[in-house]
Amino acid sequence: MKSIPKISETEWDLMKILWAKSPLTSQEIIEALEAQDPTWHPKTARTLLNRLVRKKAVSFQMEGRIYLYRPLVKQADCVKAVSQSFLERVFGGSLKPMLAHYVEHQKLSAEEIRELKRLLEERE
Amino acid sequence: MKSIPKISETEWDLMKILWAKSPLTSQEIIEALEAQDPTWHPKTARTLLNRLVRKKAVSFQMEGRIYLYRPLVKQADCVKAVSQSFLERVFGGSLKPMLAHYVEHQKLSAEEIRELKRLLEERE
DNA sequence: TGGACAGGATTACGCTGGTAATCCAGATTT
DNA sequence: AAATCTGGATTACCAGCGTAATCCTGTCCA
Repeated sequence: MKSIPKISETEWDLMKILWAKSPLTSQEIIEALEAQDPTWHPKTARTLLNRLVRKKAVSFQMEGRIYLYRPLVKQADCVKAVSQSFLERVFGGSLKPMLAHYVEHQKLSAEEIRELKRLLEERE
Repeated sequence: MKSIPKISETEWDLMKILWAKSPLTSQEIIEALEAQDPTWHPKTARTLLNRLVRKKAVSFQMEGRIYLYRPLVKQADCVKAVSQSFLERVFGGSLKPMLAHYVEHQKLSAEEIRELKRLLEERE
């Protein structure tokens, strides 16, 4: 399993766009970013795209004079990596305190709690 | 609520020591770190301690010629901050996919699953 | 008493990240 | 054709991080 490159916080925003739909042109990516946060600067987005390409998280292919970008790493793999390190660092690696924390601090509806329980039941 | 300073990954190691027990001398902190990972270099630990002091995550008080360090920020607050941003960034802010991910990827014993369910029941 | 040592302060240094601006070449507009 | 625009490439810049080494000063041992 090729080790997944480290995606920074801001780069995640970009990756999420590409994971949701790809390939996309830089223009489309930029629009998507601006849609969710108008303060995104196009130049910044391009820089990040480049960096993601350099760290092999994203590939591109020329389509005429413009590029089409697509993710090279799978979202599931990235999620797995950061989830693991997060759980480790913040909750000493054990799920129970983590779940305890979230159910305590996220205000959850009874319905949501039931859903979560159902989720666990499936695993039982 | 004073905004909590941003604690870096490595700094978390230090903070966890102090959260577990404080006040501690730098010597004690260094020993604790080396205990859990012998590659910790004392100088590095001191640097990090200083940085934590500078960013007001840790305070110290002179005890004779040495310092006693103690956390200035509460673990609960730090945990809350990073948990929030993690959930947001990686799972779009919703608990269910997150829990789904973890129960899928952490191999959990039936007992653990029961515990987690119990946890949810308490909240119901 | 002079040198070694301990503990804290200061300095170092290369890498990543956030945030852009500038440069350049082909496409488009006037 | 000259000027402009567009999209990508290159360059910029500073803060923070990981990782220490060096410096300074007071203390303790030989």
